[in-house]
Amino acid sequence: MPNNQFKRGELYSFMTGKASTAIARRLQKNFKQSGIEITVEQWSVLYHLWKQDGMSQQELCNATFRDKPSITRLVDNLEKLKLVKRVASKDDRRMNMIYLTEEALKLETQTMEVANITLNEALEGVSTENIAICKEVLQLVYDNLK
Amino acid sequence: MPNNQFKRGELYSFMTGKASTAIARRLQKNFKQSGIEITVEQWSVLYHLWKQDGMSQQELCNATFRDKPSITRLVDNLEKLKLVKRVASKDDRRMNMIYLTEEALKLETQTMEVANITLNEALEGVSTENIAICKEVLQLVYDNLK
DNA sequence: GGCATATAGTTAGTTATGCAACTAACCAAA
DNA sequence: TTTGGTTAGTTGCATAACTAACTATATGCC
Repeated sequence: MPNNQFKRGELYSFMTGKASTAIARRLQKNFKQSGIEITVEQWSVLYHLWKQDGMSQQELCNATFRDKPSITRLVDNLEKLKLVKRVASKDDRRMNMIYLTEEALKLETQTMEVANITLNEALEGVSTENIAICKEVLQLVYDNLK
Repeated sequence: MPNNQFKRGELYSFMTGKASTAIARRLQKNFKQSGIEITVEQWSVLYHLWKQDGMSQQELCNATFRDKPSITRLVDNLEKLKLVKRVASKDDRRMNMIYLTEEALKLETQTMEVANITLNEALEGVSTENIAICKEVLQLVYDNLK
């Protein structure tokens, strides 16, 4: 059990996720400054749809690590913003396939640029090796708990 | 600029903070299973008060990386639960000093035990060196953006 | 003392999250 | 085909977050 001797402070910094909160806040701020009027949560949904358009809500739940009500409401808001459309599946009428609108397609390049800038701000001064190790640890933590 | 060549997937896993979300959810679940009826956010405030009782709300903002309205409402809810008390400072009447109640003092040992168990679940299979590197990276990210 | 400014905290409005309960559609076994 | 269980999505309720605007107190400069 090599992990039993963790001290409180270490524990706490892991628990709270200050780093990811800080990244999300900065991304939101950078979106705003670029005149992009979406939330980072909405962006995280669009992100997966840019990779693969026409996902079901359940697939978006898995992809974004959110529960079903969260996705329902995010899709609600994205629909209000005319960025996505719900289309009932022909094969299985329980399912909504979520499709990007023209306007959402246009957002991809611009938002990804802002996201990359934000990430570079965040990772300034961090070595490539350590970033890789950090990613690996976070992935393991996620796998341990999901 | 060693960080410019990041690929989307890497970027995204950093952005979303799935690992910290997963830890927070697991901690909440473990609290519930132990019969502890507080939220992880409330716990994070109590955590700092256990270290130093009688902090002001502004100090709690800095410590927990939350804004003032968030702390106002967390303290509201903690007061409703009779876990803390607001006491107006004599030196500066703008300030509320937040004090733990007897009941909150009793919660420390039990919740810290649950938190330690949760952390061990999360970090199972991760080497001590890599945990240290990961912490270091997250701290740097936080410092870059805060 | 009096006025401008800064700081501590609150309130209001919108968005997001988690949980539980619900509806609708699908599916498989009797 | 009917019944019972499962899956996809929605709704209601409570908590929490960010922004902006607000009140009240303190401070510093004239």
